[in-house]
Amino acid sequence: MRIGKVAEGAGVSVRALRYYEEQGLVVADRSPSGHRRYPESAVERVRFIQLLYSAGLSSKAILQVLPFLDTLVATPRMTQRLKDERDRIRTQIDDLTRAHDRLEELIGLATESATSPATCSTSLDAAT
Amino acid sequence: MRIGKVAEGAGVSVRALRYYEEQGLVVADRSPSGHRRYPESAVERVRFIQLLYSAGLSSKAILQVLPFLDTLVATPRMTQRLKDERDRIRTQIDDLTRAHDRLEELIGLATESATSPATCSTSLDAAT
DNA sequence: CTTGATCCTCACGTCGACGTGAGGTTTTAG
DNA sequence: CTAAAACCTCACGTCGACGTGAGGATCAAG
Repeated sequence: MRIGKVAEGAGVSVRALRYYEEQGLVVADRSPSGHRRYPESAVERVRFIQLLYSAGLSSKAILQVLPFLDTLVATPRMTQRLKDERDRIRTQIDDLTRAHDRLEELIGLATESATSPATCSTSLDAAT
Repeated sequence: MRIGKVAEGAGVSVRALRYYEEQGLVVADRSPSGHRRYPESAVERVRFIQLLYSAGLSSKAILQVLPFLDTLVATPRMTQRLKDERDRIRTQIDDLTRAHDRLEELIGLATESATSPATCSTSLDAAT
């Protein structure tokens, strides 16, 4: 598989794939002329990498958990890494949920003051 | 209130507060000598700003929803902004949840292969 | 008055995941 | 054979939320 097809299949840019290789996240062998050749499995792998990136993991963090995907053998260090990242994601979800709820609350106030304009007609009564 | 106390109270750096002011997120009047003076309410305001930052909003996005906190009057544009950000946060929570579940799955595999070492006993089991 | 803590304004440094040419080779379709 | 499309390797640019001095003024306490 050539780089363009992998990029298309995984929904990332060609540049991104080269960057991933530079970071050691994907390996590609080369054609005699120097063009990268990927196995079909690369698409799924890249999608997983994207998932982790979008979850806020850094290249280095991803690099430390990816070997597990290949070997399915986890060192204690790797397992710990997985758990750490999971916990980090958990707390981030909690943060986001709080922000979400706060925004909902504000949206409620906004639409309320929009639908019942009578209460805010005179001055600032709906304040605080 | 002086900047140091606000920083301490809100759990951010002094530099961050100056940056927020530069971005128009907080206003502070000045003492005759030029030192910033904040109202007590600044602490809560900064906490809210932090909440939005941690939810992935940019300074510009925050700047567009903050006026609502002050006036409690939402223009349609502002309300839409609030809803857009809420939706963005929702999808981000979904992404994170997917990543979280995927990691859980992997952790399951990892601890499983660790608790039943019979299958991989001979070669690399206690590695590192 | 003095000293240490706190404050001020520039203004450059950082870090990470790519974007974006520049300049050149290779592959593919006709 | 030719032209377009796809690929290659440098290597600098980006963006945002601050960190980090430099160099100096101000404040609170003794």
